Amino acid sequence: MLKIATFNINGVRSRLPALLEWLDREAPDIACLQELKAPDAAFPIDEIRAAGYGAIWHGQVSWNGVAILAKGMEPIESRRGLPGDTGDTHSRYVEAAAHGVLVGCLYLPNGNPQPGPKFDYKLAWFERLIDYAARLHDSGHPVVLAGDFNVVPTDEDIYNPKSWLKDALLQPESRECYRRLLDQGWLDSLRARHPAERIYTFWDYFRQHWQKNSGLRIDHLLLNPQMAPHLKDAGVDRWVRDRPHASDHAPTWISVDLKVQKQPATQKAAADKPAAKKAAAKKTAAKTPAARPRRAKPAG
DNA sequence: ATGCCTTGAACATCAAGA
Repeated sequence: MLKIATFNINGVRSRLPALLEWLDREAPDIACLQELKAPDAAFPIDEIRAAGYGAIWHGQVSWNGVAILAKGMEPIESRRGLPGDTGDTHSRYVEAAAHGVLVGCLYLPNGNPQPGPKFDYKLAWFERLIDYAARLHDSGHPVVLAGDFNVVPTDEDIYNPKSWLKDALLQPESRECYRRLLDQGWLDSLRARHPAERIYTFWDYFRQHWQKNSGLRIDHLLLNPQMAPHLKDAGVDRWVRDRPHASDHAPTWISVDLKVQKQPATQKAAADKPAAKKAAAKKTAAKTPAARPRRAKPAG
């Protein structure tokens, strides 16, 4: 079983004790981090290695910054930065292979205030993500696209949409982009695993929102068709948010079982005969869970 | 409409987060 997590850490240096405590206690095999808020040279690689993790990171002074950690191995970097705009200097995307999975770690722009140039940047970045994600989706590898998407997908993903109506995270344009991304065939794993539950991954620092559980679901792990059938469980490590000086996000995770189920030799031999092959294919199709995400209901 | 709270930059107050 493989545990894959995403965690907007909101400052990797100021939150290093929290990160190490979480890694020690939850031991994710792969951890995507966002909002490092540190330049490359200040990334605490020594402490992370001492905790048993290899890492790649794409830092930036003061803001943004993303990293991928892998337990007991060095992630093999396959990309840093989204294609489509060479003038974009924000560190918001990094990608690596680890433990047999291709992992895209992203920090989508917040987009506030909207309307305005920051919202335009958010939507433009989203379009680049949608374009690139299509390639990932069709890569043939098991892929997870994980991170802080800065989108509340539906009104079921926030404590009270009325308070946030003007916020960039709830705008129809933001939600439309997210839906278009899912419609490529990605599975929203948290929602798939818990179809009818309130799940939050972020609680802002204002108005005692954590204490009141006034949260938003904005950290997502999307799975392509090579990955989705292996999903076993998903959740949020809420205890991390309850610690003193916590990030405003909590780590969000899935577990997947990628082990190939070996067929008994006799069954395998039988499967080579055309008639049996056809029956086996039919059986497989019937057993495969719906990989397509359900369409979000129109808001309102 | 704005602040609330928190970080990182630089050292009093910003910019930015969501």
